[in-house]
Amino acid sequence: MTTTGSTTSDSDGGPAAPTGTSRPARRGPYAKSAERRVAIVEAAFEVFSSKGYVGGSLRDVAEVVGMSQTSLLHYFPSKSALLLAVLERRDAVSDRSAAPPDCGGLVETVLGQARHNESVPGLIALYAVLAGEAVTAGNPGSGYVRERFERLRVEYGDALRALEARGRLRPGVDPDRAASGLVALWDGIQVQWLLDPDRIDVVQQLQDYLELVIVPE
Amino acid sequence: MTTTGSTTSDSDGGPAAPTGTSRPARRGPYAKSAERRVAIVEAAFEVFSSKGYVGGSLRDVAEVVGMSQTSLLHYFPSKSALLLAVLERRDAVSDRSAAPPDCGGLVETVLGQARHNESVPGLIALYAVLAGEAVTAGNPGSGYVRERFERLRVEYGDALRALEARGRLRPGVDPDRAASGLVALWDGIQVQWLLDPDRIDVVQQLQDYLELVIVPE
DNA sequence: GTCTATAATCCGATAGAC
DNA sequence: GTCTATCGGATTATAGAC
Repeated sequence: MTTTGSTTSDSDGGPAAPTGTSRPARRGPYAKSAERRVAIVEAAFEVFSSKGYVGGSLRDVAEVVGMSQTSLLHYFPSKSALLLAVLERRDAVSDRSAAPPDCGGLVETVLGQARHNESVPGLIALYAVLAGEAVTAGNPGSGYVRERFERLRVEYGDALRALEARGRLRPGVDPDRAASGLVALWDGIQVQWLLDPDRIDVVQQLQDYLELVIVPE
Repeated sequence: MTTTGSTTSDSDGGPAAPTGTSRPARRGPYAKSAERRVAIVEAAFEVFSSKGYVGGSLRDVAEVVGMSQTSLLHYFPSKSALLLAVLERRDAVSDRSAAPPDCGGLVETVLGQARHNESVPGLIALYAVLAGEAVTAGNPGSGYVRERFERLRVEYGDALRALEARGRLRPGVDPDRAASGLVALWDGIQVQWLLDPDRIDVVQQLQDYLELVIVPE
């Protein structure tokens, strides 16, 4: 479902030689260009987090980054390409899957990530808005959201199956369904938390769920 | 957070005498007007369900209902007023709280509602999109979504406390937190279901959760 | 009540000067 | 690379004829 996406794949990690010659000439402007791209993506993250992809405009992003809207389109060919760049960058920087799930404990990984998320409400809002918009027709982020769900389901499913093999899963619990449930509860409770931060404790909710699914050692 | 909202409160149930005189004169045109309002609200439901509130336009709604956009604004003063009318009507027709929670069993009520929801994916999509948009700044549906969360939390919290009094709650489970968790899991799994209907079974997921929270009689 | 016409903005994207 | 200018279209909402 990803339409373009190729333009942003070389944004991270350096200039990435334009043609094929590894000549180090003119590295300065390219490095500056890469910095610009990062600044734009960060501004777009800020805008899309607070206004959504549909509700946020390229002019909003351009204003945040301090340039004209047309200059912005010099770095990204379209608005949807910018959205995909934001999503790719967020994956690269940090997601729930930051730590490998089967080496550290699942519980510690999940609760640690949830604790960290409290300090980045913008990131949580971005996922909440995009997940909602993803169910609308023709949304350029739908593929990303769907694949993210699949990835998390597999990841937590594997971790829960490993626990099951050690007899740590409560009898009758299906690891794959519990993985879907964990993702669903996590996403859902974050929406409630965003709308009522004082009454909702995301970490507590996840801990409650994991204690129901996983039996103490 | 609701700005207008007063214009739509008299839309359901009849003409509702314009000034204060209960004179039955000229009932015909008013009845037709009420029908028109209902048709508009239903068209708006269709549009907002598939494109979201931000992404859907008054022209889209007008096209579905078969009238001009300006005529539509003769019945509703603004786009946000139309959204609120859609939400109010959906509450009146059917919501999860359709059946009283403490008379019938909580499990049967929840699973029955979830089963019914499978036949109205548009309604599920509407809630999913609006919940996401509700976390954005200045969204006219934020108040509604927040209050809906509060209402459901209280409702399920009461039902779970009643079960707790009869010793039906698993030891260590907090009824209020479990209520928030139920709402969160329900909303979250519906989003996954909308994006991957073949791999997600909403009813099964809710049943799994309730079996973890509630012990068999 | 319904319409056409239109105001007043905003949108994404393009053209081209510098 | 960055800009101004602008295109072509969209939006919500208003004015006023009929």
